Amino acid sequence: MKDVAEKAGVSRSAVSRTFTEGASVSTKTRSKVERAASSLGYRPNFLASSLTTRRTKLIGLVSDNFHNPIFLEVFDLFTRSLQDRGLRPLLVNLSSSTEPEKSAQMLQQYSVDGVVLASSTLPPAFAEAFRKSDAPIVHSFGRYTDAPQVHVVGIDNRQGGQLAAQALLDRGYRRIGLMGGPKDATSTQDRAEGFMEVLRNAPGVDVSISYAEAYSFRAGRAEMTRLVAEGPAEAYFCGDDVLAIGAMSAIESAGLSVPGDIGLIGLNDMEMAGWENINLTTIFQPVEQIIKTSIELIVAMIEDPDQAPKSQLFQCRLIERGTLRPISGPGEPGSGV
Amino acid sequence: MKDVAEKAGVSRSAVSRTFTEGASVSTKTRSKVERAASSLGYRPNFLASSLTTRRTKLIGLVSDNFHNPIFLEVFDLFTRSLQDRGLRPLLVNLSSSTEPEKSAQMLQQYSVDGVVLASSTLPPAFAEAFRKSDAPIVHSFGRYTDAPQVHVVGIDNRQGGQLAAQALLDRGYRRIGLMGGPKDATSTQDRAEGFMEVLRNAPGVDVSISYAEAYSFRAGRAEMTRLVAEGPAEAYFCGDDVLAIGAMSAIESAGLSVPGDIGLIGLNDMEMAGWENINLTTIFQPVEQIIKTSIELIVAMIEDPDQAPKSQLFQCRLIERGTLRPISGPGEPGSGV
DNA sequence: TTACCCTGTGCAACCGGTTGCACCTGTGCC
DNA sequence: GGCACAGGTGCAACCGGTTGCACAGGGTAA
Repeated sequence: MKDVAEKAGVSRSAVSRTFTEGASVSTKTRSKVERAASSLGYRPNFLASSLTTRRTKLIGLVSDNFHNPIFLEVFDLFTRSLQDRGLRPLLVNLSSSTEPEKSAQMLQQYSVDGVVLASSTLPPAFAEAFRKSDAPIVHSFGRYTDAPQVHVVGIDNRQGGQLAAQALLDRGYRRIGLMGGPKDATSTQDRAEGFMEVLRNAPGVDVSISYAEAYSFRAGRAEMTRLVAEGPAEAYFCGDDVLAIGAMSAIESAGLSVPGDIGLIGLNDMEMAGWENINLTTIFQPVEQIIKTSIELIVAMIEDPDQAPKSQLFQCRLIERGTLRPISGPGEPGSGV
Repeated sequence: MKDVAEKAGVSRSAVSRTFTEGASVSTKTRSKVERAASSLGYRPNFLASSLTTRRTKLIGLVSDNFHNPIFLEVFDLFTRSLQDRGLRPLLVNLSSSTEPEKSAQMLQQYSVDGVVLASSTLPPAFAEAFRKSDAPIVHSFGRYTDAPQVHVVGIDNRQGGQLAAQALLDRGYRRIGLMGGPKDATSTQDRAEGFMEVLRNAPGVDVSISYAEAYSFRAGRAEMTRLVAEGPAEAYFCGDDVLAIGAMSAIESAGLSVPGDIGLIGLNDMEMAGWENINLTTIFQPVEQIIKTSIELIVAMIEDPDQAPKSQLFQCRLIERGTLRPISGPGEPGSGV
């Protein structure tokens, strides 16, 4: 910077101002500086400037699920949207052995402008630890609460569960199973709640419940293998697409067919669910919207940090493909909720 | 920091030294500082210290393929390994519209300690642009060259192609197709070369070649749909697992079966290839080793930046699953290369 | 002409740290 | 008792920028 200033015959302030949007510089000075800068290959250092401006344009992107293919889509969307706004994602991969405070501290030490928690399985301790670091924070795919500690952007998991239940009822299934994700994930709990809410009041319906150990293919397959051995229900709502695909694989391995012997419905509508050889009927989760909203929220909080945390929920909708039998009788699909 | 120094009754230097590994501080001072720091919740700011130390512990992780599920595994491994070494990945999502120089400059402005280019489809202009920024840079999954511009860590794509060709020969296929990835990707070219090398000299073998437009399900399916309509070969080597899965889906949609009517072999051995309802025979790519090596290389270059760039290639091996017919006659599998 | 305002510029302090150097103190040795 | 030496500490400069403030210079209104 000093070199540029000397070469252009101006002060360092002038150089700084040419590269600062909205600063007052004459066109003459500006062009002198720009010429000098480009001949010297100079670009201002973000990190140095962040010291005084208190903006690093760094956003912590925290997740704990690198095994669910949906997260590749999530990362893609997040990174692209952030980049479009001149922000940069600092990726944090949480594992069960990570200490919440440590990660939060670490992001603080990098003085990130904000943090996005992208997970529906995050133990509450994490949200808590991150909340204490004073950076703006948004919990994407998190759980709705009336009085959230941090901003939450996600789907209405209960409504998603209801939709799934109704879809199964509409198609005449009566012995129905819930194969949830990890029992302690809030998303699992809420989906289960909505699901049960509809079925509890449905006449002549028999519901069973079980949980897979993770949102992963292996967990789904393992759980469904067990269920098939025990005598399965007619159809299952799987707490997530990747679970459903695992379940599908277990069913086929047992010599049964989907939806011939057992119907399946997932949740997420990840790209793979639409692959013709999977063709999974599922509940669509508006990932794109959630991410867009999350980022807008973070950006808004960077401007004005003192917004009261609130929950923002999006509605799901049914995507009909080939893993449930078609509606036979009368009754509009999805009308019941 | 000043507050901590005052509270502990020492100079700022002393505070700095307590948090700097290897600096000389007496136990007494250290404990005074630590007490003051923890009562004030103080942690040193990485970015500020990076100004003088010239180490940000930030590593640019650059990729352009967020649609191939293998990259979720890649990101998982990269982030975990980096974190284990106290480094942080700054994620950059390249798209076709990204200007190479812009991204390189950007990473320079964040003064990253190093850059990992994780892609096998990167246009040469990118490697070039990044090379000019003086940060250590490793191209993972890149192409082998005798005189590489940057360090390359990847697989021996030619050997991978050879292995695939031999596997097909061993199983008695004679009308054989190559369905490559994007034609201009170096990985595609090298795999094709190795593949053809083996088949050119094989007696009585008929080879056809075509290319999918991207390493993606959709591209694989589209290309195979075309091939099936035109009259397909007996078996195909698909340039990548996700292509193979797309191809599989096209074949099944056409009412044909794998491996009954058409055999398929992929490359990568991504997690999904092992799913029982996919069960793809494929060429294993040692992703874990590549990533481990890449990171070790970056770390070594941070210590000593003046290492001559070299290529480091790992060998592939065949993973036999269910998408090729079994070996009928004599002849050891994989023996031919 | 004088008074006033406005734009553009440089000075110098500051952001939150690190570090070379000088200095002080205590110890061990002759 | 004198001296060399080493470990520990603080001062002050520096890393690469930003910014409040004072001020110069030119234009405009009175």
